[in-house]
Amino acid sequence: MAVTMNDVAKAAGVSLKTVSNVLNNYEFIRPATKQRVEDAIAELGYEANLTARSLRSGKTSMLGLVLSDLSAPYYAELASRLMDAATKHGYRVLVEQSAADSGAELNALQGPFRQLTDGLLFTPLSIGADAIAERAGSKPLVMLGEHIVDPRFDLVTMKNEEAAAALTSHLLAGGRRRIAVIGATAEESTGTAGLRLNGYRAALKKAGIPFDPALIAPGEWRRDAGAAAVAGLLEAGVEFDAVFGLNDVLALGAMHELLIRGVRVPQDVAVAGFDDVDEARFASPSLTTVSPGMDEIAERSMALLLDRIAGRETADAGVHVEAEFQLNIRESAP
Amino acid sequence: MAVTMNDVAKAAGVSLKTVSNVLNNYEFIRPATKQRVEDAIAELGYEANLTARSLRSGKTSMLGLVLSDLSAPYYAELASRLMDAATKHGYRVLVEQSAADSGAELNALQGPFRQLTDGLLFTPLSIGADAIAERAGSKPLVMLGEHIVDPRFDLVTMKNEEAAAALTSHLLAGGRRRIAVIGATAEESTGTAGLRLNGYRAALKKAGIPFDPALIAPGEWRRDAGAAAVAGLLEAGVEFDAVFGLNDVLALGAMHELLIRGVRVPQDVAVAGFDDVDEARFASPSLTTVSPGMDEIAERSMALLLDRIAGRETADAGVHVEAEFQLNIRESAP
DNA sequence: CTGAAAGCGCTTACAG
DNA sequence: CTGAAAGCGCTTACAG
Repeated sequence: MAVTMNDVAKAAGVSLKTVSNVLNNYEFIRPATKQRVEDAIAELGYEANLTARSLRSGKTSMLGLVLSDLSAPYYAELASRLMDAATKHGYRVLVEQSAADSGAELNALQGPFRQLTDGLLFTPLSIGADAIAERAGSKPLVMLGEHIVDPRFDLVTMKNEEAAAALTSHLLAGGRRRIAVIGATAEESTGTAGLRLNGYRAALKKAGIPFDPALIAPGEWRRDAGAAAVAGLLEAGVEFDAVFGLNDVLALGAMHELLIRGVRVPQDVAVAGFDDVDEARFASPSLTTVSPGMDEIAERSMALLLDRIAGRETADAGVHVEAEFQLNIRESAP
Repeated sequence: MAVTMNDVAKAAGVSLKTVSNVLNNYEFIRPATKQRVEDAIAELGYEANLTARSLRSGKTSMLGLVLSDLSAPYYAELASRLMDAATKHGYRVLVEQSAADSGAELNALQGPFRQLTDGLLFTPLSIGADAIAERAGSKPLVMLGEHIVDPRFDLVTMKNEEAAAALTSHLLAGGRRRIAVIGATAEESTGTAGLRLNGYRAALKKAGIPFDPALIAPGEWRRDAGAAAVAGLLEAGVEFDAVFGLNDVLALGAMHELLIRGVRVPQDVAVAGFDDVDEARFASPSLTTVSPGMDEIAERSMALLLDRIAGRETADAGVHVEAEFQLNIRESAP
């Protein structure tokens, strides 16, 4: 059997409550008593039972993170930072992969996963604001990304439209006129893909260039889908002089397919992405992309969630934060 | 207040025990009783309190995964698969990033992290077998990787030496004679780096080519370090016609640096890696690498851990599993 | 400053 | 097949 608080109390010759006081840093405790308790703890090698503490206090010291797929570099990098941040504040993070499946997203919101955590960082991809509001419960919930922009929820996101517009303008300034977009359908205008596409359209409009739906190719946000989308455009005979992958892996997959087919990057076709994952910098050619402010996103979302949990943030309406972005011009689209 | 088992018992007109029996799929229960309890559960929207269950049963339904850094593609991909596998068996996985720090590794082994989990999948990088044995406690513990090969512990790993030898032989067969290795020191012979280096040396020996320590460049296993290591070799005037990055990101960083400096890959210098992360297939040129059998590793390690937890695996000595590898010959070293 | 007691919501022998 | 009771190891009013 493990050592319990009771054992410590006996060894130190005090009551249970006193041990608890010492453990919880209660102020008004006689130094000598405190010392005796600490000695007993050290001697017995006592470690608090977190489950018991959690049952009694209702706090778990765990935070939930819901995202579609941890093996996607953007999410992997984000999760890694969030975990480091959580550790600094005495929390652990429990990750749930939704695979962008609505059932999985709903489950993460109310099932055991929610119960096990004091608050949630949630990247919704399939379910809507009302479905979330219905099940949100009372525990703090901070949205990540831009599928749900709703005054009811806290939200930490990036400047998708502005950044996509800036990137598109950069491609236009480089003389590109037929910029293919990979990772969206021509009709999309909400969610991450939609917002980035809006930015693209806005930049075209500003430059007086008509929007051509033939240039927009859908695809899951993975490398193989990026490659397949470019292959599709090429085989359909669509002409283009640039490719904007709505995220980096899409752009990287597209670039690979172009190079394999003997299309020169950037001479024949410029390629740009979005995310600035580490891989972008080391691709050949290195990838021009948007750095969406991941550090700021990780930091702000964690701070906001912890503030909600601790009751330091009390705004009734959702707090909305937008991280600053930056354009990283590299070889693939100079 | 949340709905408790007591509420369900009252609503169904049965005792607590009966509700518990239904929840735990106890066999001998009258169908009518079972139905009544299930109706009450559905009507009240009852959800078991996992913390209470855990306090009483001593089981947490969580598994621990300790690795150095979740943002490294190999670990991100592995973690993603392990989580999916765990979910299938009703477990969640709690990840701890050790940053290869011995203090963090020791903490993961016995602190709160251990307490919160029913078993551990552990990639030790800094601490030794004795330190682990001392603190291992009684909960199941499966080692991942090859830092610790010890009869006391269960281990699931890959054929590092064989695979590295096969890859090196492939480079030699392609006419390469001065193969630089990145990610180890010339003296290493244990741990992942050491084993892969051993394989390299064995292949050289077999081909009658002397080992040249000048060709071995150390570096953290990251892209930037791979690039820096190659830059270092080049600037030191070391001649080489191939680079073996001891993992993919190292190789990819190295390849990027070569290309930037106008060295052609594979014409002037062939490049090969180890891991076969998704990125390898889509690099330009695509990366020749070892596929170490990640699917098998994820599957076998999860199965072994769950078998230990459930008591299905009872071997006193550690069970050792080695996944099969495969060579993926691509453009960077045809 | 410190003690004795209740209770968080389950599971599990122990009876019947 | 089902009930009444104890207890997992904490925290937290309530007294003093």
